[in-house]
Amino acid sequence: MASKKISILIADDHQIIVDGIRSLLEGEKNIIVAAEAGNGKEAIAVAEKNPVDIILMDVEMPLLNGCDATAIITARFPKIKVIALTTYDEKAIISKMLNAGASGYILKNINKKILLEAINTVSNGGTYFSSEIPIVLATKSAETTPVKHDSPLSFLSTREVEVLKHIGNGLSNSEIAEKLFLSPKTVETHRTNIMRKLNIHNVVGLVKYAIKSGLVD
Amino acid sequence: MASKKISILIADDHQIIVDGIRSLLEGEKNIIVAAEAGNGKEAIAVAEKNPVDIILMDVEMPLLNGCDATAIITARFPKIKVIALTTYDEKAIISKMLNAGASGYILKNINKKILLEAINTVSNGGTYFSSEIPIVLATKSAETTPVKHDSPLSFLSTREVEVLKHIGNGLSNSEIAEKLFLSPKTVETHRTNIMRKLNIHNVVGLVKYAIKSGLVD
DNA sequence: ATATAAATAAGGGAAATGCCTTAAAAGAGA
DNA sequence: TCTCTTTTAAGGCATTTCCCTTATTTATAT
Repeated sequence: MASKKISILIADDHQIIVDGIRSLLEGEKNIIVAAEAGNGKEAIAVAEKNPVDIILMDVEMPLLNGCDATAIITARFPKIKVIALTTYDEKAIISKMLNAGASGYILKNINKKILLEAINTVSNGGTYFSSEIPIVLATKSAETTPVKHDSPLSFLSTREVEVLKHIGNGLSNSEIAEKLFLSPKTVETHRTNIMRKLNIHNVVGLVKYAIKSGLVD
Repeated sequence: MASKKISILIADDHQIIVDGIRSLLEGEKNIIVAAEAGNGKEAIAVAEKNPVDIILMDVEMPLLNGCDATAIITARFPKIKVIALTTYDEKAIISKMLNAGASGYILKNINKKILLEAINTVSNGGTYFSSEIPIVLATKSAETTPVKHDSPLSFLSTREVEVLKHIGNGLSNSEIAEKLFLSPKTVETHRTNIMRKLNIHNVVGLVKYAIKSGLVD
């Protein structure tokens, strides 16, 4: 397993991120950064020519975003593993990435140890998720069957997640309403439902949940 | 000029950015990354102890943002040059940074060459601005208008920290009052003062501040 | 000694939250 | 088809936050 080098493609539109990751991996004997790409389209093109083992894929990229690129790549090259790489983002995107076939998800503000851990885990066929990502989401990809949630932790709908994100960003109900073109009363209903579902009874709890879920910060 | 090493402090809350820049500068003989800081407050503290030549200062940071930190540092340590480092190229922020006394401004997605150019230019008393930044703004800093800051920068008292901690734990004013044997009105006053001092206007901001400060969670 | 800051307390009012209710339209699934 | 979920919306009401003000006491610092 450690005999062959793990070849990696870094896809990120910020050169400094690419350079940063490259330098973090420079000393590693069993890892080689084989290629770079500045957007999703380029990532696909590079992956076609260069059969890398793992792609560190930024979610937000010009031309073609990381989600769509991941979907195309995992469909066309099942052997290539994709680790999503992003700053804090919404649950919708995380699950989108996982649904697109990503094998892992790490935040950009990671250290070398975590990065290596993620690469090695995924390289060995596993999945890796940043500790910030709630396990409930991770299980979704672990099981091939879509996880139905009859658990005490019932999940939030897309809209509710959206509202929660805005709450976590400090917006009031009326501000959220304006942003989403809704009635303030509707937003209030969503807020109430979110709290009921999560068994949270004030905005402090909501903010903390939003942060823990990677929805904000 | 090239005889003495240029010592640099990197202030950014994302470790990967710090590592990335550090690695970019690693090979340079006349540059040494002398220190790191994860937020504005830390940057000031580090600058006080360690008289660096240049600070690469992220704009968006917890506890104390790059603008305010720059204002304080350039006022207190006129010899230290600050280069703003950020992803945003918003006009308002740029001029704010320049008014705060920054000597340069570069975007995060730069390459090694530009970074070195910026550092050397600023080190020689010049100013450096990413080509993306319009020159009209640059001229504004050329005038050595004394930076005045009526900065909202008084920090919290012991009691205020205590109250903030309870707020971050989800307690209401009356609950905090009960716990601290105070009148709810007193707690409210503390809350108001905390918000005024930190320029925060809702509980969401308070919770985030409390978390970032390590007060809770 | 005297200004400054911290800690205490309160009045008053506008805005927002928290929690209950009902309800209609749209879509998905069994 | 019937049911369940989601999304939308609203009425009403108690509580809480947010922001302004003033004020006393105590400690600290110049």
